[in-house]
Amino acid sequence: MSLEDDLFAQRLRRTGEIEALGFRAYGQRFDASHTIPQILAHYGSKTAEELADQPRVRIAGRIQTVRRMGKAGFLHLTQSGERLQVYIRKDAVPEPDYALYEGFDLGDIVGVDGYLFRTRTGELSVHAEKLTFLSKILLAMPEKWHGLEDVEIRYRQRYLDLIANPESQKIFVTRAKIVSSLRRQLEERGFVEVETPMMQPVYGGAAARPFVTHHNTLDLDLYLRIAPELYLKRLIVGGLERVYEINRNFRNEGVSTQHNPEFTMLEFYQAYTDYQGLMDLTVELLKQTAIDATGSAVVEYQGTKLDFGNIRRLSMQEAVGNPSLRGHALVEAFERQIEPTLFEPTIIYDYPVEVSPLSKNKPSDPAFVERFEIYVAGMEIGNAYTELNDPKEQCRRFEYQRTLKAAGDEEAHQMDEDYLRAMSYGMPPTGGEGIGIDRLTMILTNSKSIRDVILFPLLRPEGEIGIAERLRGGDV
RNA sequence: GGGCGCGUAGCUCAACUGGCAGAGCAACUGACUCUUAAUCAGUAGGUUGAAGGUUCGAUUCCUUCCGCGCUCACCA
Repeated sequence: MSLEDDLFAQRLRRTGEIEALGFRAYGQRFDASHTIPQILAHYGSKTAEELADQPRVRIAGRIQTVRRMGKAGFLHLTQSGERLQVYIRKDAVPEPDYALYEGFDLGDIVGVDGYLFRTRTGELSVHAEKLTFLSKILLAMPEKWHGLEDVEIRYRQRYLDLIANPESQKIFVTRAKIVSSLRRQLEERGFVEVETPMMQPVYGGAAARPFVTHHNTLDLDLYLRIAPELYLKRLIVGGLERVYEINRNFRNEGVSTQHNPEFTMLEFYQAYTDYQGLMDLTVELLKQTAIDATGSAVVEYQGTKLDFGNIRRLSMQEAVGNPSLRGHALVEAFERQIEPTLFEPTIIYDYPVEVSPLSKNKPSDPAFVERFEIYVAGMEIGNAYTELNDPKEQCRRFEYQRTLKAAGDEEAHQMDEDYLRAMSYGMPPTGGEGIGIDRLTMILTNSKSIRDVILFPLLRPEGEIGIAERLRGGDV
């Protein structure tokens, strides 16, 4: 029997001991008076004298450390990455409560009733008067000092990462702030949040290979969307003049530190504007999002300061420094020579029409389209353009994509007649933009890999885990 | 998909050129009523990712496979 099995069996037995003491190994509702962060916020700066009236508290959390000293002891409870010490004396709690405490394992979830005081060394602590058992841990916690380093376990068992590494919790809290900041800013400007199909009979709006699935009753192959773009623009035709969606896209392509097969995109469309209007909006959105997420428009990423309050704007030809380059050659030169060097937040505008099947031509030079992308830390984090709203031109673009597809380009855009029909009812001049939420979160949380900002990134499934057998073993 | 690298106790890591697989934390037993990486004394814990090969002898060298990371290609 391995040590882990041994430990597991031992703790399964301990659930019986907990119940023999009159507690529940898996407890019930527990109404705390405060969360641990609340206690630290309200009482963290109070002196021992100010706590002389012994403020009563009722708290719950996971046991992070235990220090036993015969007939008394200390433990730390954690909640939301913050911790509070509890002091337990044999003569200050009921007898069964002390026996319960003696059997605590690191990682158990417990409740404590008591009063606040400061220890001799000055640490704010709860003097326990009553304990409640809430949930028994059966497996071993990661090491308390080094935390959990193994990236594979961190991604596969994210809950362990969140328990052991408070920085990881912070990343996902920041991610939530980024999303809510963008929602708030868009709603302040009159944008309406919508949801469009994830399963689409025709995929479009980006150049990528899709995932395919099947609906049984309709006997219909469907694609998981690679982008919501064409549906959002149908809504613009319908008169929802400012719409946005924050949701998942699925692309059946490589996995890397910057790519996950499912990823989150903000797309928004605004009627009667163009890409210049979107550039101004983008600059405002990104600056405010950086402030809301990190407290500052200047963000440090991998040792370099990035100023979201000062976003450069360069045309692609200016960036490459060669006004004679056009078409695919220009894009290749840009992607090879310039893109990796764009560390400071930068807007690159005016793309060749060949790589932009849904963007509107520049009136002054139809070989280019009114399109820009946002680059930060060498990564593309956004893509925007004045939407092509001429159905005849759109039809020609689809035909061109069809020839690319026939020539073997798997990612060429599909012909979408339903979309052409919608556009034929008249689409107002419109600007549209997509921002990659995962990559933006990487930048604003100083994360090197996209897997660090996605709670459950895609990994190959692991083999047999064997926990069911061990849990059955506890019944014998 | 290609290249490079990694996989040792539950966790964090050692093990020189191929020569007895180790430490800290966690666990178990005992002592301890203000500790905080508690301390002190003791105990237990290993199919070295898997399978095969070379060798007197393999964690170490070779082959295949599995998983993960980095990177190139593709892509956002």
